[in-house]
Order: sequence, then C-alpha cells, then structure tokens
Amino acid sequence: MAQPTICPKFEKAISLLSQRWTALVVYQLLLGTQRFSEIQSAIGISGKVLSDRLKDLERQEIVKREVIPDTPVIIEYSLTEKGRSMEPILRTIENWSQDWFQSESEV
Amino acid sequence: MAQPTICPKFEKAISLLSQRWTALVVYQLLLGTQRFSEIQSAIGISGKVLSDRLKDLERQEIVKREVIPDTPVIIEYSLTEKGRSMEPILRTIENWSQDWFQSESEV
DNA sequence: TCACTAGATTACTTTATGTAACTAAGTTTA
DNA sequence: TAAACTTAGTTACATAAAGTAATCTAGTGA
Repeated sequence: MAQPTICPKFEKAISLLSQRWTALVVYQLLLGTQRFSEIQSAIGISGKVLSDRLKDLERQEIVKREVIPDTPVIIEYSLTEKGRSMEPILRTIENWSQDWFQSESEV
Repeated sequence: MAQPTICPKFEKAISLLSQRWTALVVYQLLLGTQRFSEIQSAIGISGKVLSDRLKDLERQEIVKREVIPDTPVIIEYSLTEKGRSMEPILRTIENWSQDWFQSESEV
C-alpha cells in the first residue's frame, strides 16, 4: 500500500509524530533534561512504552541519553538539536489546541 | 494512568494528531474537497480505517461530509473552519521534515 | 543478608490497524 | 432481464502496537 503521492520526508515526519507518546515525550523534554521516571510520571506513560519510545527517539537522533556515573548511576535524557527543532511544531499544536478545544469544565 | 500534569486541551490535540492517518487525511483535504476513493488512493489508507477516521473527524467537526444527490449519489468530504485551522500545524511539520529528514536517495 | 531504588525487560492482555471479501444502490452492457 | 461494474462503505478475521503487572539487575543502606 502507500502510494508515493506524498513527499517521503513529510511522511516520515508524520509517521514519527503519529506514534503515540512521541510528541508528548519531546514536549516534556523541552522543559529540560529529565530522568526516566520523571518523564514517566509527568506524562503518565508505561515503562515499557517509554523505554521503546526513548530508543526510537535516540535512534532518530532526537533524544540524547547520558549515563552519569553517580552512585547509583543516573540516566539523563535530553533533546538534541534536531529534537529542539521540533519546538515550533509543538508550539503550533499548543496554540491550535487553545483556540479550538474546550476544556472539560466548559463542556 | 495519565496524570493531569499536561494541559487537557493540548492533550486532546495531541491524541487526535497521534492517531495514525489523521494528519494525512487533513493534509490531503487541504488540497480541496475530495471523495472517499480519492483520499483513499492518494494516501494509501484502507477503506476501513479511512471510514473510521472520517467519522472521528466529522464528530470532532474537522471534516464535513456532504451528500450530493447526483446520479449515482456523490459523497464529498471537505474541511470545516476548524479543519482548515490545522493548516499551520501541517505546514510546520512539513517545513521541519524538509530541514531534518533525508530523502531515500540521500541515505 | 534483606530490603530499597532506578531503569529497564518479559509475559500476557487489550486495543488498533490491516487485509480481503462482501454489500447496497444505482448503471451500463449484452 | 440478467450480468457485471461502480462508489462508499461494512464485516470477519489476522497481525501489530500499547497497556499492565511482575520480574530483573546493579548498586545502595540497615
């Protein structure tokens, strides 16, 4: 399936962003470097899926994983330049959501 | 799960956009009104999933379904104002994809 | 030694997506 | 008049992705 009517670069970007949790993980890391459990509790993702996503995002050079040899060892996740370059996407979605969605209390 | 650390409006927008095919359907409809089979062959989505997505998008008032009483009947899909308001999101993703993804031939 | 923590991984269940065949209503063809 | 074709779907079934909970591995600390 998938006729090549649509630009392949755009399709790659869309398939990345339409993977559940990807956008939220990046959004969360825009706040700064964070540890596994911080991301997990901030966005409410399961450990398994967060682990999968972080590996994907690392492979795509969007997220950087750093092992800090503290005691016990600390593992920090942060955005690469490519990751930070996604900020306008998230901000545009954020603005749109404010303009067009109602909050629970208004429904 | 899903602690409410993140703005619920933003979360709604993200969960809409992270549904597979949603963004591509909207992107396709930015080109103008189209029929079921046109969307289907343009983006290479299965009839079942396209049918599901169009119903979702109609329910969210992003897509408008119109029955044209021609012979045989024609069913046209187009974007509502809310749907068209998603254009900046898609354009931002498009720009980002051009800057940060390589095409197959460059890999 | 036992219990605790962070960062995962594994086994299993549920949900989403994909494939292919089928349907309904009308149309053209033979 | 039936056979075949078209559009816009739907249904049944198969596969893939995501969720849940238990487990693992170092490295503490008591």
